[in-house]
Amino acid sequence: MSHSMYGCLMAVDRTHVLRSAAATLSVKATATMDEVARAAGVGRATLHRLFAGREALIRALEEMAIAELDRALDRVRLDEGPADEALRRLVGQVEPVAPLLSFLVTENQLFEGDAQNEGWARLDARIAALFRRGQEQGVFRIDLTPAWLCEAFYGLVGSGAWAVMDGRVAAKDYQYMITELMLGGARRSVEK
Amino acid sequence: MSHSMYGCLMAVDRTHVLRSAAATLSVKATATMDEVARAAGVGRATLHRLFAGREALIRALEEMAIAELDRALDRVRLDEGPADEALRRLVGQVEPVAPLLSFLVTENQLFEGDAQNEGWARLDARIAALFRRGQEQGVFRIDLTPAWLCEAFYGLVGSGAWAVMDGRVAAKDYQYMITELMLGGARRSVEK
DNA sequence: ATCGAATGAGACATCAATGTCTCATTGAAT
DNA sequence: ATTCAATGAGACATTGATGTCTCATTCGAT
Repeated sequence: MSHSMYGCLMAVDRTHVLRSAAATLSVKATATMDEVARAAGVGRATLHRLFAGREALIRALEEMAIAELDRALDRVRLDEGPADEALRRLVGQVEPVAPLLSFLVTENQLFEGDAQNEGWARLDARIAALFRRGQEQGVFRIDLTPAWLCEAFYGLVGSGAWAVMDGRVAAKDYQYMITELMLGGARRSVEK
Repeated sequence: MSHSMYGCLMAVDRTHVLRSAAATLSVKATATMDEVARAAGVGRATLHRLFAGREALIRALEEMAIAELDRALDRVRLDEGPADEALRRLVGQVEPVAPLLSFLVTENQLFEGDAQNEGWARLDARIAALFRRGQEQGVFRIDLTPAWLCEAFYGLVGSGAWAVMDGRVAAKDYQYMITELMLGGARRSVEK
């Protein structure tokens, strides 16, 4: 008698479905449960077996995004080296999650008073801490608050993801475009 | 016999309802037609008399936003003076429309192939032209494409609007935060 | 004060998506 | 080959929003 973790057959990989759902909903935020299921190559019934409902699916996506983002922040080692270089690394590591992140951000500003807020708050704090560190080290300007820089970071990451999807920006330029604008701004440096 | 423009009584001002709807939907993009009506102080029936349906309402909001944005761009006189100063003026003039703009942008990335696209394209072109002019005048860097700068502009305007609504940024700092980040970036200028 | 048009409230049908259920089929383990 | 759990397809009820309609009421014009 074989005993897998739960059942005997684990033909459909919950993680795979999750990732597929992330891709689908990132492109079309209002995609139907049916569309999500088809895109993942499973039936509606199975999708509902894996996730109690749309609500639960989005919660799971949040959980995944938060976890991946946390891991990305770990890899980046935000507290090592000059803050501007850390920001460069951050943008690079965040890129794969950017579309999903963008979806969840616009999704969450509806939920307003939601749960799982702790996770987002922690991520915000970690990123804001990077900007604060940069300010304390004299690398970043002090007239732009860490909270605003954090918010702007999300905005640019989202805009960048959309620009790449729309084909207005080449994928290979993603990291450069965002970090250069965020760090140096649009103005030519000479006359500053 | 008195003859107003259309009927005799124009008790409810279509424009007023439109503005109210803009405010309501900017805060909660999924607000019901009923919620929109209540918020505007009119009945559902009246709302449906003014706008054929939700679709038509959003089209009208688009039209209004495009018109207001066009007027804002006219006031700013994008082609006068240094490009960076023009951008400053632009951000200031765009602020009142920012929340609505943010709503419509996220709304439109669902419609994908929609009509009324001409209007948005024209606005994009006008704003991108500002950045191109700045590059040609040597005021803006040339390694960031006008298309990306335009996209980033939308992103920051939206992020700024949300940050103000959430109370993370003071309303009076809106213009400063956006223009400073967009023009100068987060890095301190000395060591550039 | 009277008239008439526009409004607001609500009833109603419609529609789309959701969530639940059943059941035949598949495919892996034995 | 047999077994059995999981899957996929589809039927079904439910829900929520939309759009249409009616009708009593209100408010401005006369």
